[in-house]
Amino acid sequence: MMETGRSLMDAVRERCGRCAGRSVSICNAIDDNDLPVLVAESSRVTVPAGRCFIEEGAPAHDFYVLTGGRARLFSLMPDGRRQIIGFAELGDFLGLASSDSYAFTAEALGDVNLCRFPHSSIDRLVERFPRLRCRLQQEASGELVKMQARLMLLGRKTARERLASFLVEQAVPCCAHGRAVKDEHGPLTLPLPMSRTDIADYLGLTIETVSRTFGLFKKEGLISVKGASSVTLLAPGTLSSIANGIRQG
Amino acid sequence: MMETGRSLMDAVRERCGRCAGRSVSICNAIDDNDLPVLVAESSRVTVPAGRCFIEEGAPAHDFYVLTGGRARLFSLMPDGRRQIIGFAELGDFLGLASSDSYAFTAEALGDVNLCRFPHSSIDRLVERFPRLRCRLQQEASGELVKMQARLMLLGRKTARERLASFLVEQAVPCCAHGRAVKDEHGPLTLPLPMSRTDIADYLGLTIETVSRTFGLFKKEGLISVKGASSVTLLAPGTLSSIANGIRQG
DNA sequence: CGCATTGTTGAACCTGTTCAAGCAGGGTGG
DNA sequence: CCACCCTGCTTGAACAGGTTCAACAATGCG
Repeated sequence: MMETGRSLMDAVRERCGRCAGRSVSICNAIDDNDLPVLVAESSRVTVPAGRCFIEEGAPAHDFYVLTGGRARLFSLMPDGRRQIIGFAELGDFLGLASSDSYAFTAEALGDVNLCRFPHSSIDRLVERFPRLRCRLQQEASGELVKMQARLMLLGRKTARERLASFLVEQAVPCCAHGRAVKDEHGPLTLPLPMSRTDIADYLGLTIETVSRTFGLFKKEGLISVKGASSVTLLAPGTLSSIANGIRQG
Repeated sequence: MMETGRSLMDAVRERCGRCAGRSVSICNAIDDNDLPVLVAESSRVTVPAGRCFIEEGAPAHDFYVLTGGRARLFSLMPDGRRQIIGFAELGDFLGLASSDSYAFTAEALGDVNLCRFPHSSIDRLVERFPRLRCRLQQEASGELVKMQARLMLLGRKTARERLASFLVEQAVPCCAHGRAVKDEHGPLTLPLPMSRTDIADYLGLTIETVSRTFGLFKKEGLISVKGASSVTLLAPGTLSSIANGIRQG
């Protein structure tokens, strides 16, 4: 049972390390010796690869913290068109938006570990740990900013710009989590646990366009690809320029 | 000075009326006899049509409540491409996302009235009115849900679906605010204070496509247009079906 | 009324899609 | 161990929705 609390704290710590400086106070939202309270309120969930643990439209009873693995969040149109809202990772909060029903489906990319909190317990927790409220707010706030950037991406960016944006976006947390091989402005290798279809549905493109654009980047010496689930950014700076529409090729 | 507090409360009341039931408790976040506190912390701002009152990238000192008029929120790419994030209206909260700098520019559509709160005062207010925190959270939460719908719109919907979505979206608050002429599932007239360019930049299209799609809807008897800034939805149900991808034409 | 601005319409064009075929990798079974 | 197949990825060619460019109409304002 102690495991539950531990893994949540680990997630929070990891997350704090990632956004250096700013989030330090967030760590203090919950003190280590308060962990038993957390443990009492939450339950640990393990979800096998490919399984959905949140379903769009279902009544939103619970709130999750992702403590291991990654998940895709998406919604569907009646004819099957899919838009991926985001990829959740270590430390991410799911089901924040406290509406009556979930606004998206969440599906495990690989095996996923979660801490589940009933919505009812949130109020108790927040009362017990007032700083948690700030944390939740900050989380929502950060999510909003990201969303705004994604509106620009989907509404106005070209395929090249979208894929470049995606790659640099993936690079940031990877660096912080130590998943990527970093080399100070030099090449930077990162895993892509999601399929081409996922990337396409995330970027509002088709798999073919994603594949072709990968091909172009490769030919231009901006990236190199190993086995479709690992990319090396050979020129992160250039990619970043492309992502922001500063440079086009 | 009392005006400031009054207008904010009016905005909050209006807003509550709009989302019947659910938001009643939000009204109670601030009691009428607590208004002087609010007044002390806020300042009233009037912005003439076309003027920016929040600038993307500028340090985010303040937080606003829109108490009159409407505004467009957008961000720009270096080459001038514009994505409209949303249209703010009566009761909307701006600058919620508490990052160091604003993530978007806000520009008055017509003349706009605002209540401005320095970020520093928020903490004081929240301490004084604990329910305000819930309100802020709910606001952010609702914004997130809307954003997710907009990702689907920009990433996967066709031009027809986008414009239909836009029209039904505009219809909802218009009904509640009494700006629209409603007739129970019948025709529904609403003003469009924004230009075609705004609509295009909101929907990730061009003015030409917007114009043409308006033309199609008109020809199909779904809407009728008076002077480009007023539309009547002749078949709201059909438009809603189109918006959700259930029906295509 | 005349000018400027905004919106509409038409035609050529292009980016990204669709459809279709080929390829690579990885696991299975003979 | 290798042929086989299955799935996911890549590549090619035709297509189409939406853009771009350009001309024209409508609106609105001095």
